[in-house]
This record gives sequence, C-alpha cells and structure tokens, in this order.
Amino acid sequence: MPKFYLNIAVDTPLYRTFDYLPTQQSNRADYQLGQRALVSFGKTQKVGVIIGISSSTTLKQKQLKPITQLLDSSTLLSALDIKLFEWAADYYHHPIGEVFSQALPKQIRTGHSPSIKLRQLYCLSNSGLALEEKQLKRSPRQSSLWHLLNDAGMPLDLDSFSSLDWDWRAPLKSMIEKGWVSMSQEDIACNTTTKEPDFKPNSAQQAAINCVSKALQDFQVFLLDGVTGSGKTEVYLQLIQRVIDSGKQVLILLPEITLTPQLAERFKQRLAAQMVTSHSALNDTQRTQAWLRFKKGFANILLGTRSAVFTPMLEPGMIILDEEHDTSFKQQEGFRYSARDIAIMRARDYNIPIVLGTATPSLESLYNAQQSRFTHLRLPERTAGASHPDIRLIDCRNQVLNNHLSKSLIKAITKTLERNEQVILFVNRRGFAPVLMCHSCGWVGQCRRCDARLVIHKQANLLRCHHCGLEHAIPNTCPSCQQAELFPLGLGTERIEETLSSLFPSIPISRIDRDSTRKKDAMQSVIDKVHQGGAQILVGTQMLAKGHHFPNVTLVGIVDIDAGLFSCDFRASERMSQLITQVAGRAGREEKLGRVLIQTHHPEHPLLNTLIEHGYARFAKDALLERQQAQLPPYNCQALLRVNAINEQAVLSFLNDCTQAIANINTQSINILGPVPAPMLKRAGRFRYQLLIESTQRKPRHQFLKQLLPELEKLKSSRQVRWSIDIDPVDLF
DNA sequence: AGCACGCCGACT
DNA sequence: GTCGGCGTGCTC
Repeated sequence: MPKFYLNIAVDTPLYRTFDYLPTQQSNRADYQLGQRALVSFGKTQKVGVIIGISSSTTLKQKQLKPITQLLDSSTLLSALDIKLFEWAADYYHHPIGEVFSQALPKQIRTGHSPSIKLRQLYCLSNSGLALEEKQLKRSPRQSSLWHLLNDAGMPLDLDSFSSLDWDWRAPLKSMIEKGWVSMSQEDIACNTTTKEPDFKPNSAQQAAINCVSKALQDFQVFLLDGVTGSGKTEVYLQLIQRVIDSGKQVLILLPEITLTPQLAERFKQRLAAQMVTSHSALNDTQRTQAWLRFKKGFANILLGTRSAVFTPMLEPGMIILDEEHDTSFKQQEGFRYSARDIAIMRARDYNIPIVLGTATPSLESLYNAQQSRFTHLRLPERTAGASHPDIRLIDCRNQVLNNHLSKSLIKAITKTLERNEQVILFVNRRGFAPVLMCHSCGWVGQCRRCDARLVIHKQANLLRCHHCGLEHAIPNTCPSCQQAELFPLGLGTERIEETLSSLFPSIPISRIDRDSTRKKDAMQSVIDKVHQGGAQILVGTQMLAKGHHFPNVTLVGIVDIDAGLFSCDFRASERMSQLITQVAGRAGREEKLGRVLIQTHHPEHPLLNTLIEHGYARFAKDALLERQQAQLPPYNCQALLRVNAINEQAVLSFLNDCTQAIANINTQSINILGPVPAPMLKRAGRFRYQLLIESTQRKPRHQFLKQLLPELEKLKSSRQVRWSIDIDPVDLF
C-alpha cells in the first residue's frame, strides 16, 4: 500500500490534475515537485509534470494507475515556477496541463531529456595568424573567413558564420585541414570580461538608473516612460551590466517584430555576458538549448519574445520588458495570457525589480503608475542630434481625392522623392479594398461563416475573410442579380500601392503587410532594399511602425485615421494614438527633420488635437480622467461569448439562462453589451450568437469569470449547446 | 481534445 | 442481418 500519491498536470484540455501511484520499486525520496513523468492517460501515453505529492486521494484504489516512468532524476521546475504556472492557469482560466505544456520547450514537453550541447569554437592557429594577404588571394571565401576570425580576436562559434550568405563549410574545412584554423570546445565557466562603460547618461537617464539600482534587492515595478529616441536602451544596458556584475541573471522580453539578430548583436557587443536568445525564428533545438542554458545558469541574459517569460531563472536578478504597450505580448488564442502581467507576477515571486519600457504606456500601466503601484520614471528629452518631427493634419473635407490620396499629400510625396528621400504611407487595412459591392442591386460580399465582409485581394485574385480566413473566388457577375456591375469600395494597402505606382511609375514601391511578408526573409529583403537608400515609397500596415529604423524616411503619411476615431472597440483610440506617436518617432531620426501628414475628415476632433498639440502623455491622462468622470474602470475587460446550437430555441433559452446566471452573480459588475456584431446567424442548420460581456468594476474580470464559467459549464450539459469564450487577457491586479 | 460506447436509419 | 452516422461520457 503506497503512502503517497502524485498529482500530475497532464497535457489535456481538462481543468484539473490527475492522481497517479508511484512506480512499484520507488520510494518517496525519489520524487520531487517539477519532475516529468510518462503516464498512461486513457488509451495513450502522455508526459506530465508532478506538481503535488499528497498523502491521500479522493479516488478509489482501482481507479488509480501507477506512472509508467519517471523522466527526470532532478527537478525541472522550482516551487516558484510551479506556483506561477498554477496561478496563470487559474487566472487565465486555462487547463493546467496545457499551461505547463506551453511553458516548456517542445523537446522538454515531449519527453526528451536534452543536455546542453557545448559549442565548437574556431580560431586562427599560429600558422593561420602568420598568413599573408596574397597567400589567400586565390580563394576569396577562405580570405573572408580569415578576416572574420582575425577581426574577432577571440574564438568564434558556428553561429557567427550564419550571417554569411554563402556556404562557408567547405572553405572552413579546408582551412582546418591546412592547419590554419584550430578548433576547441567552449568552456562554460570562463565568461565575463569586464567591459568599460562607454556612454555618459544624461540626467534623466542617470536618475532612472539610480532609482532602479537602489531597488535591485526587492520587487518593484518601474514604468520607464521615455519618448522615442530618449535612450531607454542605454538605461537597460547600464542596469543589466550592474545586475550581471553581481552574479545574477536578467530576463529581457521584446515584441516579436523587434527581436532581430542585429539587436541581439548590439546587446552582445555592449555587455560582458553570456547571452542566449529565444524567439519564433529559432528551431526547437535552439530554443531548448536557450531554455536549458538560462535555467542552469550557463547564460546570464535571456533575450526573448512572449513565450520566453516562462523560462525558469537560476539566479533571478531583474526582468526588463520593452515596448510594454505592444499587443504582441498578449497571446490571443488558446492559452490567452499577457506576458507582461505574467512577467510582473514572476518578478513578485522572485522578489526582483521589473522595468517596463515604452514611449506610449498602455492605459492600464499608466493607471497603475497613478495609483503608485508602479514607479513612474520619465525620460523626457531626446538625446543629442534627434529632432522632433512636425505633425500636421490634412483636412480632406470637400477635397477631390485620387483613390483616397489628397492633392497635398501627393504633392508632399513628390517633393520628398525629388530630394531623393523616402516616404512611408500607412494604411490600416491589408488587401485591395474591404468591400466588393454590386452597383445594380447593392449586394456586398459577405462571409458565409461569419458576419464579416469579404476583403478583396487583387494579387491573390480572391475574396478573403480576415476573420476566419475563408477564401472565395471573385465572382464575375453579382451572385444576387447577375449583373456585372461589381466594384471595389474603400481602400487597402494593395490599392494604395497600385495608385502610387501609376502616379510614380519610376519609383520603387514596397508593400509591407502580413500578405507580402509571409514568406521567410521577405521582410528582411525589403528592409535591406530601403537601407540602400534612394527615393522609395513604403506602403504598409501597423507592421511598419514597429521596431525598424529607416533613416532616409522624412515623410510619413497616414492615409485614413478616421476609423480609429469612431470605432466601437474601446482600445481603438489608444492604439491609434500609440501608432501616430510611434510613427512620429520614426520619422526624422538623426539630423533630418521628419514630417507626419495625417489625412482626416475630422480635423477638429479633440482626440487628434490633444495628441498633436500636447502629445501622447496628455492624451492618456485625459482618457483616464474621462473614464473616471464617467464612473467607469480605467479600462474595460471584455469577453466574447460565442454560442452555437442546433436550433434557435436552444440558443435563446441558453442565453436567457446565461443572462440570469450573470445577474445572480453580481448585477453591479457586468454590462452585457452583446449581441455582437450580428444578432444571430444561421449556417448549416446551426445557430450562432455572440455576446460581448464587459466588466464595469475595478477588479472584475478574473473574479467574475471564475464564478460565471462553472455556471456556463452546468448549462452546457443540459442542452445541445456549444459555447466558447474569448477573454481579453488583461486585467488590473 | 481524442476515443470509446451506443443507439437508430439505409444498404449488400 | 450489419455498416456507420454522431450524440454522450470519460480520461487518474
């Protein structure tokens, strides 16, 4: 009779752990929390994580199975890591096994037990160093490798050659055979050589550095609020160096788009550290290696994107999360979480500081700063050389537009191109046009799976639903009245690109959106092309505003801002203001004065004017104040409930019960804003309905949903109703 | 989520 | 008689 039971988080969409018996020949001392175990689960074998060991179980003996195999001899996750993942499962209402599974790299979660692979290092041997230029003249590739190794002045690993766009394997091999290059194995213990700090912080930077440095031993959230070009990165670098000098680790989180090899290289050059990176461009082995190295303390810096927030730290020192407002920190499907909020919880558990950096703080962070939960650090000045761009509105009322481009915008583009400078145009929609309409009967292309309208994609020659991805062929005649009078309505990136290429036939135009950058390296090749200089136009969506610097761009045009002013999405105005501010920061780096032109039909709109005259900080302050006066929470928490049932009666009765359940929980805390956007949609004999639930209290989403979800579970089992709920993963703490 | 069980209609 | 449709229930 065993004296203990293993509580295991198994990778399955069920909201609980499963109890298992230990293997027969094992005893209590063999088991620790955080070890993985292979278990038989239903018909299959699955990998789970031991997250509890208890002396009793509610199950009968015959229901219990022993684990198949214990996969780790030592623990993989600390008690703090387990606590954090359990918190995340509860807070985001997600099955615990899936949370653990997503928090681990693929190789780990599938049961492999990889070890750290030591890198092979290459350097010039004495005979290699003694080579003279002309001896390598006949093999240019060997010559390039020689220069690379010679310039580095230290042994290089294979990753260092990956920037070369030709196959370096054969030439390297032959240099090794000739004895010019010698190989050695990386020695993990020898790492830090102290580098001299080579920059002088200005007073605001110094104040921020001092403020965080004083708190390195404790949990504290810092909101580092610095306009573009104010030198946030330098503040990070200084702080990181201090933390790693004290023998601790730093976790750095960045939005997906920002994390380029170039940026990683910049950090590597500036810091005396063992750094690893983790992002979606790496393969499973590379990510697993980064995870292991950081977890075991062989690396003291991890630079990664959203999913890196789950990487365990051996010697936690500090967390930095840059571009705090960026939506790519939110995982929007499956296990919906906010990496920013998980990072804050992680810092709290580890009792270390976390720095949230941004030029355009999200309203929730700003609110937390106002409430003194976050320490607000400001970097108001741009560093030397950077100048403020000039933002102006173009009043489009009663103007003749050429495919949505006003005369004054076209004139400004022409002048910029004549100066051999570059132009960026923002269009907030991909595709050719958002609507296909029949002139004869008014028919519009609508998706049969959702309520959304179909977007015309001329290049792919398709109508595409941006909601569910469904694709239709473009009809030649109207499906409703059979007339051939279909015309595109509205604008998208493809259409603006087409218009520009007819206006400026000799100018190279690049389009950057999700369609054009789907192919691997497509984005990079456009960036390279732009950096070559010369008059060029870039047309793109929000993607363009993030991360990349285009030094020759001196004009930015925003083709249509009005959608952001009147959208029913409460975050639209916040996002729009962030976009304009970020764009303004992009234009006119270095000495060149940039100009931002915004086309609008509402030049008097207070939001636009506040933003342009007083900047983002004032806009955000006003927005929070406005909500406070309206007795609303600083920002709303929304959940979209989707109901799908076999008949209309079932849907209606489900919704009725659902509304009742919400009312019973707390009539004060919830608005039902639904139905969104169409009341009901019949498709393939089933009925769908969407309900938007919005909280109106200060601590609403988590607590409310915790009560509501079990109620919904109960309702589901009594009827032929299916439902799912999408919860925005942001809340106040 | 899978995967079984099980209960009714259309077939060689 | 049976093959297979998917509604329902379970996974330690």
